[in-house]
Amino acid sequence: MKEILREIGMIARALDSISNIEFKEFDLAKGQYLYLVRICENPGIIQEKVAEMIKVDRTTAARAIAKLEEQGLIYKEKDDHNKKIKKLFATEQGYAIYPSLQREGEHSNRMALSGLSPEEIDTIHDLLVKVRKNVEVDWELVKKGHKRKY
Amino acid sequence: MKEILREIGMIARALDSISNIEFKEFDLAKGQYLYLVRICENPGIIQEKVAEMIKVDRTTAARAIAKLEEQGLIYKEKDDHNKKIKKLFATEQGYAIYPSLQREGEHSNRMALSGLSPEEIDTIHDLLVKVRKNVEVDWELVKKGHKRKY
DNA sequence: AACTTTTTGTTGTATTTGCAACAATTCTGT
DNA sequence: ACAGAATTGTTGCAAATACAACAAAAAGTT
Repeated sequence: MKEILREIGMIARALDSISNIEFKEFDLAKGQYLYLVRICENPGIIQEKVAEMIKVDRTTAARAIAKLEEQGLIYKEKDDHNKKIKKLFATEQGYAIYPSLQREGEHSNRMALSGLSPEEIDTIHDLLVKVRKNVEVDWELVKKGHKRKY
Repeated sequence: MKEILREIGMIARALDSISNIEFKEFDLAKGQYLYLVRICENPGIIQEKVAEMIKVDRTTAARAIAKLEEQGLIYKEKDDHNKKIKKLFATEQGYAIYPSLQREGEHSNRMALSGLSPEEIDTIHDLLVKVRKNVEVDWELVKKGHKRKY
């Protein structure tokens, strides 16, 4: 059987490692760029949803976001109709570094895809979306304590 | 531009998360399964190479492997011709749980690929290998302190 | 309306992760 | 043969990560 998991794991760890090293320039700690980008792109999103998007533990997201707040890159806002949630927004400072994060991401993307034809890029993208959708079903189940059978 | 990085990141974190939860059954801590599998499959491999295969920091690999040794799942062996290196081998105990790790991996693989045709599976596999090869070049450069320009 | 379950957020604690810095070999170029 | 570079391994430290357990609000059920 074709082992695609390992390839994906290697790619993900390598890219994450590169990003973390490069973003220290902006005083972003390991992983923080992930959260900041999502909040910039989804103003008003809540913590729980950010964790789901990134596929990371809720408490990890909570702490990463708390740190972004301390650093003045995002802020939390209470909701009038729902006392439980806190909506997240990037501050001016947060938006100020966002373009740099984008640029790095695009560069990594281009680098990763070099040598692939435009058709191949479309193909891998579409297939990855399918795989991601498959995987997120199981992730949410297992995270909620369900056991997979095999 | 097609954002394949994010898809890959999501997939990788979700799968890793699932594996870590499931492998607690075997008293394997976060990430340990990665190292054990590689050592089982490559008897005599050295630490440095394991880190490169997995795309993880050398010191992280060092500690994960040290822990596997403490747990009696692998052992280190000195080399006669090279005093610097230590060759790694799985113990009987290590090999004993290897099949379970394989089974889990295969199940995750099948789950992730469900809904894809055999041709699509071949395609995504080949494309991922290309991407991984692109990425590992930059990873090794950045890890050695080189700056990427963009 | 009362009860149960789900959602959302937090904190305590243990562990992994990785950068910096070091040491000891081995390899390379002259 | 030797000096400098690269490889391999280790430890100190700071930080991210995530499981457990809790609390409070909201949504769903009878």
